[in-house]
Amino acid sequence: MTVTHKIVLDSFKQHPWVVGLSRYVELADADIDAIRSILEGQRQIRKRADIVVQGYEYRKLCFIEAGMAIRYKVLHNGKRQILGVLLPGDIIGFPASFYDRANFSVAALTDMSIQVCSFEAFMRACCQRPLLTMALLWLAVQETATYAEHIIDTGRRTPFERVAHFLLELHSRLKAGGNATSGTFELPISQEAIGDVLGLSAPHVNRVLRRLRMDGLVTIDGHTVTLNDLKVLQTMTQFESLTLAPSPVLKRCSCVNRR
Amino acid sequence: MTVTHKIVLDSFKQHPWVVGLSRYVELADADIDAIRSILEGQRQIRKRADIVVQGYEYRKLCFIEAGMAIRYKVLHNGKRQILGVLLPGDIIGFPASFYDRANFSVAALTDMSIQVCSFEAFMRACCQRPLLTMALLWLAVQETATYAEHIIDTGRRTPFERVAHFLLELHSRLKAGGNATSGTFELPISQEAIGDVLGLSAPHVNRVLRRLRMDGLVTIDGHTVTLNDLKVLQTMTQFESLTLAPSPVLKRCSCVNRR
DNA sequence: CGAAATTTTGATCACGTTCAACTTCAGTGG
DNA sequence: CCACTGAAGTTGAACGTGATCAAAATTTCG
Repeated sequence: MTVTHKIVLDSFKQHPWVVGLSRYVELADADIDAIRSILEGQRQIRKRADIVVQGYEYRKLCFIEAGMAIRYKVLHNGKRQILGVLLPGDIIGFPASFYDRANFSVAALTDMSIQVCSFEAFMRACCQRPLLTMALLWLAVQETATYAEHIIDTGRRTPFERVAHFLLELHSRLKAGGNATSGTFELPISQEAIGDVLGLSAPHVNRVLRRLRMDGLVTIDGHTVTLNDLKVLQTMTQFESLTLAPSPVLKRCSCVNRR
Repeated sequence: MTVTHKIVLDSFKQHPWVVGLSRYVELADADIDAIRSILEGQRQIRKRADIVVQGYEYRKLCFIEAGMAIRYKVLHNGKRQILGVLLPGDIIGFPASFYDRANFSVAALTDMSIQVCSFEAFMRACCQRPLLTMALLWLAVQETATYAEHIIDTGRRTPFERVAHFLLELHSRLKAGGNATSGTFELPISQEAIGDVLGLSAPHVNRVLRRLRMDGLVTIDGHTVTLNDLKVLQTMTQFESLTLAPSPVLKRCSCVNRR
């Protein structure tokens, strides 16, 4: 490995995706380098730009470095359901790339910076470095758990609980990626969009947010949100952080950790 | 490989889990045998029995051979959200085994017959046969897509659409596993439970079902459901089968298909 | 500064929940 | 075989939540 190569690799190790993953799978340098080598380079995406469009083929994986996006679907009655907010460290193109045509759309919420690689190249890399498959599996497991909580939000939680739980989840994920200090984070998303995440109307989101503010539970200044009492919010919504507590079995599994 | 061994292996190849998976990942005999060899044997589960309990450690994977179960969570206001119905070919213990403690509970809806193996043994098998990791990844991808549709159900579809979409999904999954003929299938689940899947009250599920019956769209006789006009139901609910159309890239990917 | 997007507020109303009663059905034991 | 029991299905009436629609206030951005 040349000196320049080593520098490039070390810099990629700082990538939010690699950092986030390292909590669950102990990737070797060779694994990380395998991904780095298939990256097609950094891209800038403009706020509001479409990245994936439902119904069309999409064969890429984008590793988010900075900025936020939403994954959503538009129904034929015009309503929109946002499935999730994508943050630094998350992947765009999952699960779209696994299917013939993308089942959902993705659009940028803010200006973004991403690293792109082709899905095919990634799959080839997975064959050579099986730990990468395991890494992707971990992402999928997290996604599943997050979606499950989202189902509970829209299915059985009150609007008040929904909004609170939503804020807690974002805060938790942002903090895990170093994009939030204790309790405070940037939320560049309109109230209408929050409604589309949680199955509520925009006016009602507005009323719920006001109540959260008046109860002193959250403070909102522009797009900056502060959660004033995490404890209370967490017990109120039965929030459990999904970014923590991997099964100890995985930690012990030597083939996963060392290779 | 001895003759008896071959017979045992061939019989395991008929297992709904192996059959279902083969649509996406071309497992070699060695892969299938790797799983078969770590199975601890068949178990019978009684209707209504708890299999996984939220908050407790769970370190097993159960491959469903026959019967149905539900994955759910009970909130502290007493409400229950059912996250999904588990059918023959599905796995119990996912994603619970990946976490320190199970985030959700699983209970048998009917008498069941399952094959059990320890999570640790499965992970070890994944290290030796990386295609198994890919297989599990595929399951996770499907799960994600199914959950996403579920979010759309509870978030933005009308109760009428929800129930119709729910019936279509179950029918589609059962049919893929050979447990339903065209349009007709067994649904051993109470209306209250359907409500807990879709975020509705039991009385309202009842009314919606009646309307579906009166419109001639479905016929219900005991626990046997017949969907009379799949086309209409599908366009009405924007239903897309998730068990189909894997990305062509995966089909081409030689390392995935042959090993 | 002007235009567009977003937030905020209020009034009205429909939908679906809630609660309660009653019916039907399946399973069990006498 | 029937009586008994508990679960599940069915129905109705009343209520409340949150959607809808519309308009005004405010912010953002070109």
